[in-house]
Amino acid sequence: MAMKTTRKQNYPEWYQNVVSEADMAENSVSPGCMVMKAWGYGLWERIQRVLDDKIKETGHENYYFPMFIPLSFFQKEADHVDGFAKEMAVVTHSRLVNEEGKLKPSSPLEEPLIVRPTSETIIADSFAKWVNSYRDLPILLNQWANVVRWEMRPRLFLRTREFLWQEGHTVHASMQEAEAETVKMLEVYRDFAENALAMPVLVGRKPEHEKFPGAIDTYCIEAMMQDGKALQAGTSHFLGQNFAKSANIKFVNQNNELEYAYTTSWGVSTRLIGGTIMCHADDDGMVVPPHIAPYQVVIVPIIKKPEDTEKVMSYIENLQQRLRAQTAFGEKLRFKIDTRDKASVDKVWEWLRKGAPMVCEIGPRDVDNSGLMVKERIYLNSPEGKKIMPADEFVTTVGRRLEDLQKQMLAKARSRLEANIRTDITTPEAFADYFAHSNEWIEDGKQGKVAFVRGKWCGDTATEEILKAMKITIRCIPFDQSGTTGPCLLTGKDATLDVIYARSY
RNA sequence: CGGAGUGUAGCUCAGCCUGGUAGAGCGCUACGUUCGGGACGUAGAAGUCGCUGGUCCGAAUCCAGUCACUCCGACCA
Repeated sequence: MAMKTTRKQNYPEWYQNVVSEADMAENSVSPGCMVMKAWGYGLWERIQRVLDDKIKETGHENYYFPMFIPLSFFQKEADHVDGFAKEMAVVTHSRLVNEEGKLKPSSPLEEPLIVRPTSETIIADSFAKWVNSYRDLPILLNQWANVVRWEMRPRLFLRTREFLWQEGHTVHASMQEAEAETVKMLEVYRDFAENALAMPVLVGRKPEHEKFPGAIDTYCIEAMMQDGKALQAGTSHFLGQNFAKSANIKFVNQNNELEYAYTTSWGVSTRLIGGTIMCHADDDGMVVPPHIAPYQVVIVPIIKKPEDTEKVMSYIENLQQRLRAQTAFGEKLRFKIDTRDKASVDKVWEWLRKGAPMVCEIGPRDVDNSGLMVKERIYLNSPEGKKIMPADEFVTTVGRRLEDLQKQMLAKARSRLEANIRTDITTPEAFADYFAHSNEWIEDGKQGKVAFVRGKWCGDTATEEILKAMKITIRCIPFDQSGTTGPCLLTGKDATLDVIYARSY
């Protein structure tokens, strides 16, 4: 066990340990913000690369909008959208003056600027300018950006004041087309979470009280963490004509009539990294899915005597040439040779704690045998996790092996998800009993811990209070509905909607 | 924004009650032995004890004020 705290002992503390031991990020001196370090930011770069390709494949183009949004833009929306979040960074001054050695804000702005918490309003304003005719539609854009929400209880990757994300914004001529777009992008997220992050998710619609304010419908992907809590990993909103009306996005349709357009928005953030950690990491540290690993293979030279240096390094150099030609997941293999002046055992364990999918050790013995030793992260504690093999075999199989390891990670996470959705709870009493316990680590292969319940919900607004008191949320209304009728798990009234109940991050 | 707690070496912390030369472990540096499942020995560098003021011959330690951070709640597009 490399972690000071195991998942079983204290799950939240274990999470913090993984982030710091894997050297992914640390708290910044700037409160509530984080410094993403090479290994953590490298994951984000991989997420960006893979997802950006998919966003472009589906016809979107990247734009960039300002980080500062005039207060009046939020005013427009606040007039008709209730429950608007108030935690925002507000820029009120434009310079600093030195008053007796103390710097003080000066020159108040005529209109305060809000540091974007999300960009619907400012993008809608541009849409209004750009859209005149049905021939201008649709506009399909995306932006990679930082956003700020003044969170009071930050946690690395899961909730920080500043975070990085991607926000797609589209505008369409018809409701059907906008709705289709919303669902299409949700599917892109589902596919990405499962295939790139090896994180299986449930897809569905948010209940009324969990919707994005201003949306007609909010759809989401929900993942299950190893403590049975849910993590909203991505959202996609059908905004109807709400934003079009407040920003005045109108166009002339094919019948020569003036009409409000239909908009959507959808996003995922650096929170996905927190999800990946809580989905895959173990008591030895991080476990990175090979598809998004900044380095899929790390080679650590084992040199005991200085006179072996040249022998080992030229062997590795030769291997490097051959690895450069290899591919995994349809991309060039990403590998690193760790030549730092440190004890090789320490280097090996450092990379295993970081979750590099494969770590190769190469010493004089391997040179003599034309071989190498490879350790696979997900099998760290089993005998088959350490293999001595011919270098030829390694080079020719590494790509396929990484793809295979990725599949195994997904399969493991999927079986945990499926085994921990209770569907046999049908009364409010049984439901209350189930959630009477707090969440804890779902040990691999075990069942019966607190996680998700799939059951009936009557939809009454009064149920919001019951959920709040129980600290439980409705994660989503899954797309696949049974259509049966039964007692609501909160009120006991007749209900037909199937929903997913869980505690959440 | 409520409730509690903590600020001492890069990190984790002891010392404070009962005032008297600034401590430990880890990390770091050098040398040697090591190196393939997480090393060891020897030597060394490193701190305005959060900040300001007060009491005192003397303050990390006592008193007052102040700032910051952490945890638990509330909040969370």
